[in-house]
Order: sequence, then structure tokens, then C-alpha cells
Amino acid sequence: MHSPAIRISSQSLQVACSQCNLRELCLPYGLHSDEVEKLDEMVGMRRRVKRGQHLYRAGEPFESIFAVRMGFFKTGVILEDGREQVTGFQMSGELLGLDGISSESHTCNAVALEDSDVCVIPFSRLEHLSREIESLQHNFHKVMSREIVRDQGIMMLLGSMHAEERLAAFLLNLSQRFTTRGFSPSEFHLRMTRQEIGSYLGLKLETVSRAFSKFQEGNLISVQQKHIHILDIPGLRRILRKQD
Amino acid sequence: MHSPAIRISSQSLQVACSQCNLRELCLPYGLHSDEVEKLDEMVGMRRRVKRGQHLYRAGEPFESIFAVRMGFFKTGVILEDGREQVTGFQMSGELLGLDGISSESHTCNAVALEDSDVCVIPFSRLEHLSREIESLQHNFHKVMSREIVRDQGIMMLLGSMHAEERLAAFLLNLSQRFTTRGFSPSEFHLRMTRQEIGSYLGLKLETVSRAFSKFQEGNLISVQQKHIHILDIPGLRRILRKQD
DNA sequence: CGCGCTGTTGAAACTTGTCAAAGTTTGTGG
DNA sequence: CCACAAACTTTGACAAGTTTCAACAGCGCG
Repeated sequence: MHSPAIRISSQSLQVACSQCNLRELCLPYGLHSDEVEKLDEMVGMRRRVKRGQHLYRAGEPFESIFAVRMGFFKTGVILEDGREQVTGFQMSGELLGLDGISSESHTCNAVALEDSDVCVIPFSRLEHLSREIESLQHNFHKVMSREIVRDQGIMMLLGSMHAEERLAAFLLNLSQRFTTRGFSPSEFHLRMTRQEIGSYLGLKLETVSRAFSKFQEGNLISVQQKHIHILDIPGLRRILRKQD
Repeated sequence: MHSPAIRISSQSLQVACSQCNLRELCLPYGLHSDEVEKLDEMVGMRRRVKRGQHLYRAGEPFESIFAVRMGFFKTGVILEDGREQVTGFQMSGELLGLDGISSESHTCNAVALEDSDVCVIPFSRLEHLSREIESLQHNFHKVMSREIVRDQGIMMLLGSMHAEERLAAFLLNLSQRFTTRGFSPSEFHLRMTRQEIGSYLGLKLETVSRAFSKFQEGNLISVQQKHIHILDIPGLRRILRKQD
């Protein structure tokens, strides 16, 4: 499955956690340097996923979790009638595949929305190393817990907010995550379609489009297709506060 | 905080995992008997929570997770305007407090909906023991992962289903969980109000009430206040299938 | 360079929420 | 144990928000 050649070229591409500029966003967070070196051994290889390709599919056996090194993913499931339901968007430093642990097979699809790179973290090795490195164990538990908290936040969004509030929350969340990664908080490129945003927010694509237009009318943002410029962050926040 | 006297009385009430008839639903699942005995030492004590009382509150420091031994809980948050948003209902064998790991403080409130008993599991001891007992570690990871999968299921419910579909899914889910615990799949008592069901399902209480009435008209269930009798499980399933 | 996917906008239909009133159950204190 | 108050539930009529259907514009990929 993974040839020595790939292994070597990966190394030359700085596969090592100790060299990764995402280590403050990822599993190595807070680990001592000797511990991070052990992590390096665990992270078997990198995998490149081109735009539109699957990182994994629902039903496939679960063996590894993945850390996004570069790029942008969506996760979701295909419903019986063929529609897609998007459950999340992941960017660099975020983990993919945690849902597969429980059933030992992936429960959703993960698709790259742009050419991406991930670190492959064999789960049994992660568990093994977690038994040795206390802070890695604790870190991993925190990451899983954060995922639970995140999901509950979305449940609240879906359960109690109107269309415009949902979109405002979505934009502010993206803005905040881009900021953490050193990008502009106010200007970015959406990697997903209106359809995918709508699916994620529990809205139809037309409703998403209308909300974008409304925000633009109110000079809160400027939209040009997928290019978003947030003009008034406090204004977006006020939309959230209205009902929530 | 916990006197020897309480400790002893707890023991006499069969605090031990090895004696617990929920062990197939809880953390001890699949552990060898010598390992379960180590678990017994970890589970410090039981705690009794009367109906309406809080097990924990949002913002309190996180120290332990809890396993429901007996009873019924709801978790939720209070929004700024005073409304409550319910994020889950927990019954025997299910864990509470996993969301607190990430921030080291509880992110929601947990309230007993009937007089309940929980096992208090100090989290640092759980992590410590997880480093020794491989199957406990794996079990715990599975439990957390299952929570993530569960939340994503609710996201899909909230994002893509109509009122009656949501209520049908809710009833079928309860039915299934009661069945697992040896109770009737078709007849049970709701511990929560229409308001709380509505909050959980992203609906107003009136809508929940109307959906109950509609199901009753269609001879799918018989409702008498909080007492539910499911007359036609396949019929409820068909309601789910319609749009999903 | 054109075809297809994506996005925008309008009008009508539908679902759910809001407000209001009345009935029912539960819990408490006398 | 009863009576009363508070909380919960049901139902109706109307309002608001979202979806559906349809038409058209624009961008981007091959």
C-alpha cells in the first residue's frame, strides 16, 4: 500500500510533526519536543487528495484518522434518495475520521474541496502511543471532546436560528478559523457551493443565496461568487444576538 | 466532600462495575473480569440526584464524567434571553459530561428528569487507567466516537427533516433505547415536557403537540399526556423514509 | 467557444411559529 | 384529603419564514 519511495518523498516534504507549522493546532499541541519526535514515527505518511477526490467513503473500514495539513474538506453522507447532507467543513490542523472509531468503519464521506494534503495517523498506533505519552492522550481526548462541543453548537444553530442568523454564524466561524491560521479575517474564498452551505446549515441553496444578497444590501459583506469580503463583523454579530 | 460513611453505603448498594447489570452498556463492555475489578476502584462513588436537581451546571470545573445507573437526564444550555436549548436525553448506561473535557469546565447543564443515580468517574483516574488497560482505552474512545456519530445524526435530523419526521425519529430512538434496556419497545412514559422535546427537535411545543395528535389520528400511537403507546412501528418508520 | 454547473431572483405554496383561549394534570399548603 | 395555583397540553386562526418551481444570468472547465 505504501512503498518506501513514497515514504521517503514524504519525509523530504517535511512529514514530521516536529517540523510542521500546524503543530499548535494539531495533536502535538503542548507536547515536549522528545514526545513530538515519537509522534513523528507514528504519523506514517502523507496523502495527497486532489479536488473532488474522496479521502474516505462511508462504509470503508476504519484504520486511520487524518490531520489536514493543507487544503479544505467537506464531510457528509448520501441519503437514500441521492441527496447529500453535509456534516462539516475541515481546514488545516483539523482532524478527520473520528466518527469511524465507534463502528470501526467510516460513517461519512470525506471529499477534498481543493487540492489537499493530509497526515495519515494509524489509529492503533495513536492508541498505543497515547498509553505512553500522557499529554498526547489528554490532547486527543480534548480534540474528541471539542468535536462533541462543536456538533452541539451546530445543533443549537439548526434548532433555534433563522436563515440569516445561521449564515452569519457560519461566516463568523469561517472568519475566526481563517484568522487562527494567519489568513485575513475579513476576506476569503469559499471552497463550497451554495448547495453545500445550505445542506450544512439546513437550508435550501436559494435561501442561502438570498441571505447573501440581503447581507450585501445591508453593507455587511461584499459577495462576488465565492469571494467574500466581510465589511462589518460587529454587524454580523448583531444579527446573531438578535434571537440567540 | 465524600465521607467514609457514604463510601460504605455506596458499596453496599453495589457500586461495583463487576456487579452492575449495566456493564454491557457502559465502560466495562468487553473487559476481562480482572480488568473490571480495577474499574471498580476507579469509580469513586455514586451520587443520587433528585428530580429537578442539577448533576452539574455549565461553567463548573470539569473533574469527572458520570455514568447513569438509574434514572433519566436532560442536558442543555440556557441562552442569553433565558430560553433553554436541550441538547440530549440520557438514560441508564449512558455517559454524561464528555463535553467538559475540552475546556476543563462543563459546557452544559445536566438535570435529572426523575430521581436518578449516577456513578462518578474521576476523569484523571479514567485517563490513568486507560493507559494501563488497552480495552478500556479503546472502549472509551468508542464511546466518545459514538457520541460524535449521535450528534451528527441529530444534525441531519434538524437539517433535513420535517416536524413529523423528527418526532417519529425521536420516538423510534427512544423505543430502541428502552428495548436495549429490557423495557417495552412500544409502551413507555416520557419524562420530558413537550417544550423540552420541542427544544431538542428544533420545534415549538405547539408543533410537537400537533404532531402527537396527528400520529394518534393516524393510529400510529396512542398518547395520554406523557404515556406513549406505539401501535405501529413500521408506520412510524415509513414516515421517516418519506423524505429521508 | 459553448455547454453545464452554479448562482440569482421572483411568485406562489407550504410548513411552522405566534398568539390566544380553554382544558388538564401536578404539586403544595392548609 | 381537599382546594387552589401553577405548570403543562391541546386546539384554532393567523402571520411569518422557508421551500418550491421557474426563468435567466454568469463563470469556468474541457
